[in-house]
Amino acid sequence: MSKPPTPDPRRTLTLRDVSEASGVSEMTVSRVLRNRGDVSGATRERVLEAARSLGYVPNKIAGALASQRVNLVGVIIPSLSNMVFPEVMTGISEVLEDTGLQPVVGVSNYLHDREEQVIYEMLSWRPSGLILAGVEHSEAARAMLAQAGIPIVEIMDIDGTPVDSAVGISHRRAGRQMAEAIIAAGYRRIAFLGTHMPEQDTRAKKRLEGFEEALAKAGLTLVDREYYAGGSSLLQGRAMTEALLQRTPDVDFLYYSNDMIGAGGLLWCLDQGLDVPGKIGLAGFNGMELLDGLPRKLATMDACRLEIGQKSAEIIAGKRPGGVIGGEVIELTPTLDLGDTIRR
Amino acid sequence: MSKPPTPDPRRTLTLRDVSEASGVSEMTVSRVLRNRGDVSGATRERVLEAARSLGYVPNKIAGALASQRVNLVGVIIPSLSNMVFPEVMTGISEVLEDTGLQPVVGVSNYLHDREEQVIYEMLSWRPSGLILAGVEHSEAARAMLAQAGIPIVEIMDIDGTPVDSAVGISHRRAGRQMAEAIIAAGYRRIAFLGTHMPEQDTRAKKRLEGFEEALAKAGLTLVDREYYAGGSSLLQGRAMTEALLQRTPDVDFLYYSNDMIGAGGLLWCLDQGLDVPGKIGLAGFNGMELLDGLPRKLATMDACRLEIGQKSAEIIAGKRPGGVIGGEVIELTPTLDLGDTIRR
DNA sequence: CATGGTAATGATAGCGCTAACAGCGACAAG
DNA sequence: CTTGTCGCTGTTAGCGCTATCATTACCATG
Repeated sequence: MSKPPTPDPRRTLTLRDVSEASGVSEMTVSRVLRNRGDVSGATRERVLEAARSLGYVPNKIAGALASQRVNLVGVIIPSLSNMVFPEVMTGISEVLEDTGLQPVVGVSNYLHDREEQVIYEMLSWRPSGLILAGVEHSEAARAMLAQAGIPIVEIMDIDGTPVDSAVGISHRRAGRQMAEAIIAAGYRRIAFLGTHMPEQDTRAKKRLEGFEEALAKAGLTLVDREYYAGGSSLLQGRAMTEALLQRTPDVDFLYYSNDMIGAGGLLWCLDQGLDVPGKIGLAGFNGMELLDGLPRKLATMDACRLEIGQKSAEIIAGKRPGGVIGGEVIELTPTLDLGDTIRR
Repeated sequence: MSKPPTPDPRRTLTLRDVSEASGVSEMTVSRVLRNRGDVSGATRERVLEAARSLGYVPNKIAGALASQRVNLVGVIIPSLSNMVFPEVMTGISEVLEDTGLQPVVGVSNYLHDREEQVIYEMLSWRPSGLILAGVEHSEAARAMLAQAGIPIVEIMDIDGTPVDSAVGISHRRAGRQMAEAIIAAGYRRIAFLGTHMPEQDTRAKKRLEGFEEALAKAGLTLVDREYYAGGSSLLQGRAMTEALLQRTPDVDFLYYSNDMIGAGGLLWCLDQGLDVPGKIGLAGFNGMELLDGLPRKLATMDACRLEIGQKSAEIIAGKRPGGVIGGEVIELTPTLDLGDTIRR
């Protein structure tokens, strides 16, 4: 059996194939394909033509191994369905767009163990940087991150000690600020409604802490709380609100851990014909534009999501003014929006 | 200057470091770390201990190059903020979970050029499979996909010729079905409101085509249309609806290209005190649970998003019953939900 | 014409890992 | 005692690229 003339059309192509097809060395092909080094116009054309007609796609695995450079940036977030992270991703992509870097997303599902795995997995691809949500991580995760020798940016939250850099807001302060606004508006019998995962969604927990802190300072405490597990939805918000108001009819303010359940609560209150914001006020968190068309605008605080994405990507891409190298902590200031659900 | 005894603590570790630390060959370390081949319990322990204490993270780049195996599955979607794709991703992750495969997301922003780039980028990492939205791609993209030699699954839409496998619904039929339901309910003066990107969001376009087809069969045509560009939001839906009803006050049905703008329209209609669904009916598309808590439930059709994710991942993972190898087309059947906005 | 610079190309040696096979001791079967 | 088998470990040879350092041809300069 003789070797076939066409050496197996289904084998994936390598530089060598292109080099043979264009009559130059592999090195020259490599240079052309990466736009690096001097290559004459004629040769460049010939190589490009050969590559195109063969349908050659470079093997970045080999390239990365040889050059010790990987154009990937790992991004680890707790959830995709959250509606918070898409906007962060937008900010990241925007900035990375023209740097040659590519974001790669991993999802931790709010589980620290899972996060640790994802970090390990990501680091094993030797990315150029890592962006991850939150400053709380398992011991082992922190160790890996510290050892990795690449820029690490922890985002969303700055209440804690980052491994390297951090970009976010102080959720504790955000909670405090909201409480102050509510108290200033004259509400006194205040209740909280939110996720029942204090271990996992640390940021919601911190907001609540800040919130209660400010209440305490005014001599107040929460008159009731309602927790839930699972995803946030309008329906969930309605149900919780109904349950809480049934149990404690005389509350005059409902503080929600996020806008989605807050909006559900708002719709329920309006259905019931309650006087919002006169008799009862409501507030959420996140500034979700998506909900802007509701009959009444829910009071909220935006979390600077787009900006967080942008700044974190800038740090990874080494675009920060002043050429700072690492260990930067950027605190952003969320804006409070009283909407139509806190009286003025 | 003599070589320092500690060979530079900041250099990233390799198998060799672990092998030296544990007194066995690199090969044995490799075997332990991958749980492959026979290694005695004692040796295994020693190696794991050494790897852990050094904080060694394997280099998958080198591993992948050597083994010609990459445990990544590329997933290319048009947008993250769409709320459609997170659910697809959930289905994919679910199935891939225990296969050792990892999804990697790329975003094309509804642009064919961009998609082509992303495909190229993805293929250059030699993933084990590729899942991408839609069956319409640039010529070059189709060529690359066909050449890649890996399973390709085109999802969401099956109205077209897939490169390899496909999982989705027929949007044309979905549009038709909705039109039939609307006509059956007695509505006659029907208008369409949707995205103004017929070239990009082909699926919305196909639904509209099917919709108009069914109208035509009943001797009807759309009495008006309203297009918009940019993201979908409640506010957008409100504005469009107002504009359309101002221009054509006597329509009796509003067909929206997605639930988000449909919900906005619904809210506007309710604000205006219009008789829904008596005098005017509404319908959207997508079955977004997220909106379930609105005062009235919008008529819609779900797009089987979770199932699409699952099935596509099963194809990539080779989990399809019967051991089918490729070229499978799975058509799912969306369910019509009349909600509270089509009279019965 | 020697000299040196520059532009274009090629040869060589890995990058860090794994496939494939080879080696070796121990022990069972013939 | 030979032969085979099994369990464990090591050796060798790349995977497909790129960094680095030649090498060549060509031109300008004194």
